[in-house]
Amino acid sequence: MTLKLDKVNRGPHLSTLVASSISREIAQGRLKPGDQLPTEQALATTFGVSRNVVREAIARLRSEGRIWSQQGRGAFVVESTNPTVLTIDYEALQRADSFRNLFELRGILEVQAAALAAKRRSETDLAAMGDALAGMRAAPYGSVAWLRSDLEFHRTVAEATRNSYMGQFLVFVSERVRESILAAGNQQKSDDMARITLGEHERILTAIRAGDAEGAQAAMRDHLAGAALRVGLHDGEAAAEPASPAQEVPSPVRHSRLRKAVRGRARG
Amino acid sequence: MTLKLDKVNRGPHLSTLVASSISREIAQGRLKPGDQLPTEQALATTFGVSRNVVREAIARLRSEGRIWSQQGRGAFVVESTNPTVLTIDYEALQRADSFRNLFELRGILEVQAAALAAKRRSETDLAAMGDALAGMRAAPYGSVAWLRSDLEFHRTVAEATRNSYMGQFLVFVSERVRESILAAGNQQKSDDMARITLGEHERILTAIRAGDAEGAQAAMRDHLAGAALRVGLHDGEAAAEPASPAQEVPSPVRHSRLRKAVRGRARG
DNA sequence: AAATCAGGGTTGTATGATAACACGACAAGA
DNA sequence: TCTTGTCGTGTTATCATACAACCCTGATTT
Repeated sequence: MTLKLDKVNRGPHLSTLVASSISREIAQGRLKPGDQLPTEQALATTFGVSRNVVREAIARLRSEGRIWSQQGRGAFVVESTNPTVLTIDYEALQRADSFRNLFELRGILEVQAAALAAKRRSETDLAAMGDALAGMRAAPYGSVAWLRSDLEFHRTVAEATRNSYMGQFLVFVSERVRESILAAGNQQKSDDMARITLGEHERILTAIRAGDAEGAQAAMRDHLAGAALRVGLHDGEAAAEPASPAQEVPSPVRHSRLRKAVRGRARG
Repeated sequence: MTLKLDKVNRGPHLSTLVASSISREIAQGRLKPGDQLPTEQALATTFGVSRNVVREAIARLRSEGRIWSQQGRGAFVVESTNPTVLTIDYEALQRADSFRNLFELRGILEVQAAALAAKRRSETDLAAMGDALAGMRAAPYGSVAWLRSDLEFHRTVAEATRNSYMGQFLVFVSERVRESILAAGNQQKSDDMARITLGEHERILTAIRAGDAEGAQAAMRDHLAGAALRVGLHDGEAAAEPASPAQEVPSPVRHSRLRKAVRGRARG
């Protein structure tokens, strides 16, 4: 009975085809950066579709940053070929130093986000944070529900900054960090930890509620330091304080042989 | 009359606004994965735009992988797939508030990067920063060479943090900010500015060379505040202080009548 | 020479219509 | 009862046309 019947693979929309065609023209150099595209009407007739379809295709390319258009003038191929996406190599994260770096970056963002949140949070933000904390209290430490509430708390803080990019970046980084932690899968759980972690979160919320930016920063910093320990990262300083007095690394690229330094990351 | 200088307020297309709105609904959980979106007609009337605009918006969201649509059925929020790439919507950046947010994020990263760099920089880092500054001194303010040296300086600072992700993110964000500034193309240039900007950079380098984290932070903060002004962003606070007291937007779809809000865009 | 204005060309938006498709309801046939 | 065919409704996909806003250019006027 289980006929394969794979997905009604309906052909892509016309606008997609048109977008691909134009994209190909650009990729193959027939349309160079700075060049002006034919008019929408011209494209419509050459492709044999309506101007509407062409517009959807162009809207797409525009959102991808490949072309740029101005009313009354036309559409142009954008100059810079700078990457418009940022990716984090999953494998690289398995390396201890990479993980530590990402954790540090996350810390910076979280700490500053906490400060901003303390200044800009609304009542609904506070309520949402409270809810998230309640969720953590109700769930057993380390459970799925607990993790979700934890994540939710941090997400809410990010949202309270009223800066969408802050939220976007923070969620992105946090997700990568969390994945990596789960993949390593070495967490010891205890009731003490639940209590401690919860306490850290409560301090954060208290400071944010009070509008105390410095306090929120400090509380978040402490929280992350604690989290670092719980994850097996020594030196809570990852989030803030630097440590070594700038050891010299004279030559530029010198990361050879990192590999073995990694093997025993995680663990304790 | 001259005084073009109206913010970075380049008018985004209606489709961009609509796409952002829907995007926000999804991000904030009011539209959950698997949910069906309202019909195009319904969206058109609630947003107060034509169905065409809605379609362009949906086409974008579809190309971004956020929603999925099928003829005869409707459009649906795609099942949550952990994004493995981070993208910045090029068009959304044309909106002044988005730009300001990204600028703020950049500020946070730069300031913290300066602090880390002060603690971790090597001699070669310092030399590279010095070279970049020399390049700025040699080139006329605002020229291509000047901009390249400027970028190079900041890149070097990021590198001195010894945190590759910091560099990656910072470069990514800075590039977007820079592109947006160039696109707006409203900068006044003067010799004073060259001197001032150069001075700001020199202060940063001095502090980093001295290993003074707080000083580097402060210098970088000043620099960014100055840059914000030069770009037409009032309130250097973009890098630190908050602004509005978080207005509420409680109910889900309530964007009726975007129309008039848009009418008098651009121009002044 | 400079400012103003008119016109054409182009993108942005609105509107209505048609075709293709999904889905449920309902009735006819087994 | 179960299957099948048909139909009507709702939705997306596409088309076609019209108008508004805008840029650019060139002629006209000052």
